[in-house]
Amino acid sequence: MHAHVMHLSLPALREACSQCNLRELCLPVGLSANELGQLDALVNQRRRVVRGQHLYRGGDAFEAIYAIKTGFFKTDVLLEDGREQVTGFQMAGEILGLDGIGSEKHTCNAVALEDSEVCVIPFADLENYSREIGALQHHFHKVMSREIVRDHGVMMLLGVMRAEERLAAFLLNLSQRFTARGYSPTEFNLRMTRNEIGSYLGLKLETVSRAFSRFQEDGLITVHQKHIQILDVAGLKKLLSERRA
Amino acid sequence: MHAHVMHLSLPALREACSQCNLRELCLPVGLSANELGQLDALVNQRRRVVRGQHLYRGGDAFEAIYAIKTGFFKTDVLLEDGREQVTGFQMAGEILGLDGIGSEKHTCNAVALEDSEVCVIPFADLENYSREIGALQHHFHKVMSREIVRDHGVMMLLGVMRAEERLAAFLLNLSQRFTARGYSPTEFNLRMTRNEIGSYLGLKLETVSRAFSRFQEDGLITVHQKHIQILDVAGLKKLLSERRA
DNA sequence: TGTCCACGTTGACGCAGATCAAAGCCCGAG
DNA sequence: CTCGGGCTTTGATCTGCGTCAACGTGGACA
Repeated sequence: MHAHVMHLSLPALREACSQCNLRELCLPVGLSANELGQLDALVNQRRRVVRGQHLYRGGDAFEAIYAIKTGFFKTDVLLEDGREQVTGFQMAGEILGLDGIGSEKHTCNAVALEDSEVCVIPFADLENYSREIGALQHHFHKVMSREIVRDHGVMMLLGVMRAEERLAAFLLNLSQRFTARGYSPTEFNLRMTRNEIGSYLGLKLETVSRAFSRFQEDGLITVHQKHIQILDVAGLKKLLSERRA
Repeated sequence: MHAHVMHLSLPALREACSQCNLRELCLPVGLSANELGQLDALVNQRRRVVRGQHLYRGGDAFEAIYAIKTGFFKTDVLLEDGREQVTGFQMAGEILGLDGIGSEKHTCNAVALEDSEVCVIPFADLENYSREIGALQHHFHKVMSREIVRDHGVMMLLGVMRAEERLAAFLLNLSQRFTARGYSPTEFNLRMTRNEIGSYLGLKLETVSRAFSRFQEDGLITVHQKHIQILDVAGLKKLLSERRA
């Protein structure tokens, strides 16, 4: 069917950045039409990753960052004793691999949670292009900075929130990101297991499951397996702002 | 005594990057002598921040990043209800303010924990210089990437470690950073309160205090107020690798 | 179409760390 | 030198979430 790595050199490639419907979410935000055309040359390779497969592993040599074209990923870090911390879930238009720049090795694992396709962005090339295209350079810096800010949000989750607050924040965050991609804000399928949600939120899977049940009892959401419908966005938000104890 | 903002335009500034004893830890790592000289022009402003004062606050317009010349800072994020998450402690040679690039506003607070001095690096200038100096561009990317990796480490702390593991990891991390700056790996003064340590580690101050006492009973460290002496580095490391339960 | 198995739910119970409370200590201001 | 307030320590008790256990469920595959 598909080769796992495709080299695309056709001049008018249908899915290059300039034609990509994710270009307003992804790396090329704010570039002129002319600059976008230059990006098409930078991002000229794709890679398919089937569900369960690694895009990269901790320790792999760092050579490129990846823009998700379709699909869904998790990133995680493992402790020697096997404990896992999921550091994030990534969806279309988001960038993977920034962790590898500092040490020239990837420092976490990236695993596809559904069959996915990514655009390969060789990092040396990106640095070269961004020396010429100021808007690209600046936007890349924004992407990295936002990753740092996102991480601070996760620290907040893990450091000070109670279990139900964490799950509410998680659902609202997913909802908002699906919305930005043109999907329903209130109805979606989770791509990850309860265990993975728990690892991300610093909770055990049983606690995640109980919190889902509680939200359902309280009429905030409906849950059927991985299908979630949010019935009361305001109610979820209130959970976050209401401090008890 | 000192103006809070000093403009330095003297040609042979004693403390510019090329003469700075932190240049191997800070932004200029890996630059040639020639390139270093160019940096002196970029980093031409200092700012003193007295203990307890903010370097910036969440919401402030983002204009510059800061390299710590002397002193010690914490960064934190506040929830509406007043809960605080300390996102990091920064010491000489480390960079503050990267959180602001993405939104053009700072997204956390940076507070001096002792009288400090920072080098002001106007961000637009940094981007301009790094278009000319590839090594600067690349090193700046590494700095940002390492911040992301550091944040993943904190998530690991908060997500999967028990209280004593967290404190051991914290002490070992401080020890290693002091070492890199030429200070003793085993003896140092904490600049932050038990409450601030707790906020960073996702623990209450009483738990931090008890863990210190426990380590002392076990002969791993001595504690006198803020003065810490590490007696058994290997013992602390063992706490981290030993999984129980 | 039945079987299997990873995933999910729910209940009972235990414990790490939070909370509440009371003292002690150190340092800076007067 | 004394006083006061912020920080720290320690003890007693409480509780949210983890742990352990049993059962339910739906999708993949033969």
